[in-house]
Amino acid sequence: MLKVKLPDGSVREYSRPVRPIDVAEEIGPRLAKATLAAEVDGQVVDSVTPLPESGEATLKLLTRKDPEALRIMRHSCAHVMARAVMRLFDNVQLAFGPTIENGFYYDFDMPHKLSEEDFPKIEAEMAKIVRDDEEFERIEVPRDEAVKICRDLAQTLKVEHIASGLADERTLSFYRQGEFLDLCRGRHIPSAGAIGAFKLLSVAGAYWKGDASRQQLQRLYGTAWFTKEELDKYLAMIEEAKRRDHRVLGKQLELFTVSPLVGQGLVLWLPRGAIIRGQLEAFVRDELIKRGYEPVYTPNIGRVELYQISGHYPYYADSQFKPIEMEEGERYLLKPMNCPHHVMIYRSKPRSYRDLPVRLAEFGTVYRYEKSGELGGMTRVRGFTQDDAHIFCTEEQVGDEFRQCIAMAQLVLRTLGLDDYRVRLGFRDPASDKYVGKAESWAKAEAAIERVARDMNLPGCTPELGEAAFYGPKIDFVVTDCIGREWQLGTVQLDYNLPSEDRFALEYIGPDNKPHRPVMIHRAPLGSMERFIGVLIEHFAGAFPLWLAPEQARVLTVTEKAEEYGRGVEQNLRAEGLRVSGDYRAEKLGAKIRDAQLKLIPYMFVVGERDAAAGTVSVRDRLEGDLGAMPVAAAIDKLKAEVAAKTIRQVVKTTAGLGERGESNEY
RNA sequence: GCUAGCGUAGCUCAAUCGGCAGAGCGGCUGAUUUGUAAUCAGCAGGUUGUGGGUUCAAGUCCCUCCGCUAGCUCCA
Repeated sequence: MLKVKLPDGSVREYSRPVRPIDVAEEIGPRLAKATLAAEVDGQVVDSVTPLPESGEATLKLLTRKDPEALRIMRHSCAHVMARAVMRLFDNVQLAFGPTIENGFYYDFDMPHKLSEEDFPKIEAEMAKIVRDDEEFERIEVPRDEAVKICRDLAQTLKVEHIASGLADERTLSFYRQGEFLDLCRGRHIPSAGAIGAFKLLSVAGAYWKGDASRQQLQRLYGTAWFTKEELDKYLAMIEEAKRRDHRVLGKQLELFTVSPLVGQGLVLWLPRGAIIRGQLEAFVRDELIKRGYEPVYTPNIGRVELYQISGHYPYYADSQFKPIEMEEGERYLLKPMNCPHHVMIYRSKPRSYRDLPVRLAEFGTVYRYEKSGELGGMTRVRGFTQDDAHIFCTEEQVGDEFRQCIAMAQLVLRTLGLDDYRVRLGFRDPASDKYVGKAESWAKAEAAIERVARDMNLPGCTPELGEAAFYGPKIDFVVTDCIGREWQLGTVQLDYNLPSEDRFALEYIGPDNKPHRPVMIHRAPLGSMERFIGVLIEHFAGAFPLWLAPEQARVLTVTEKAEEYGRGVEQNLRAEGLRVSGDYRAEKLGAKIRDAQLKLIPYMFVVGERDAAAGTVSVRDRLEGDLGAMPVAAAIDKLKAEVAAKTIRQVVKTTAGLGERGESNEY
């Protein structure tokens, strides 16, 4: 006897073997038709997976209204795509085909080089498969037999995966759809007909099992939705997101440029972009002073020996610009990090426990030779400036200092309306040898970080192994760009290693008149100015809040008769510290307004003969439109108040969500 | 670095099968004097990313290099 509890609270009893689809059928044929999968006691299963024979089970039938059903359908669509590819091309080896945030992909190893030209015929074949509406049939077999099946199908990647990735599984499952049989954990929709609308998006290379030393596969990306309308809406959203890409807006709004002649990944800040950066730097600098940091300046190069001590060289040699070779074997490195220089400032004199914490801050420009394929826009570059600082403190001060660093990073993000971030705890991967320092130091540091994260209630941060810096664990603030990629912005890192005996052997004299070892904290609330502002451009879709806007206001004259008055107003505003320009062209007002609106200028000061006579300006708000005439002084006060408050009036929250935050690989 | 795609005026893009390199915006000049999202006219602007090849003829086809884009790998 089985008791089945449904979400509405009703209970059904069965004395015969029963599947979710049978329960649905009993409730109504329409529901049965709509049922794509089921959730039994919180576990997602196929609609035809038998329920337990006795006891109690809570059952939820999943239809296209449930997000989980959408993910399952997309995975089924990945199978349909793989089936189509195998029909169209010879010698196709299947690898992995999981769902991702808004779609799916499948990796293939095959002789034919896929390109976008192949998409229409693959899509046509997929449409045929969907139209045929064949069932997905689950088959479970012992692992020996699974190996045999994959061998018989000449699917060598699957054979390898059973031996390595699935070494612990006793039975393995396959899904069959017509002639297509694929090793797969599932789940799947009952039949292909439920796939409403799909589209192939791109093809790219991907290494088998993420290992760059192994063969490169061809990865086909697609998206699928239950209806054509949803698909179209999604595609429109991607288009919209591309329009606010910081590379597009950076060009349009003249914020930055990159010249191949200067070098790949080396950002040239144009005057308008430089204003934004300058304002942000001033904001951060003020905060640092309030928090007891001391500004320092250090050079852009340092001797290789310095980085040998720190461990950066030769460990990161292949992502550094090659050393500059001087006579007599002297070699200099463009600095890849600021910490060794700051360490040398700490070491420039004996330190007492009374001096600690020592907090050394610098907008330090560093250079890293990122591989060419990784560069892009402002988010991944070869030269960038960190809002860097290093804190040298006692063991006892670590907790407080670390907390304050996180609080400052949070303040900065909050001030900019960037509340859509996730916090990542980067711990070391014990299996890797890329870290320096003793296991005890690491354990101590990781425990300290975890404690702070818990105390501060940081949202959703579970430790991620392998995400640590080579010298210590860290907390990163991670945001998503307009096309769904994640970027690390702010970071706070705890370091027991650079101060250690093996590295820089830092000391301070304690109250006991004996030398002690300080602890180091590396921190940068913005991270890199380049990346941060790249993300910020997309966050505001180019429409910066007044305090950051390169051009805060523009004086627009109605006719040339008001030019003299207009120029006076412009001077007035400039004298009050506002960033202002004037449009005195012999254009109609409407045209001047349009130009200013398109340049995303927050305020327009319209002046005509009426204003000249009354000593007013007619203020036009970029968002609200015409606010009417007001005395010039009142307008200035209004803007100054908004600047002082750092008011955020408009941000963009959506991303196109092409990101990887989906399921783990279905096999 | 790897796989795929792309590179035409300052910007966005067009150019049929290999057959005289074009448009809009922007810029400059002139006319117009206009009160809340585009006034009209004229002019200038190009070694089609680079170097080579095929051809009577190359923006278009082939090769090299440079750069950009997506993804993979990496990211102190």
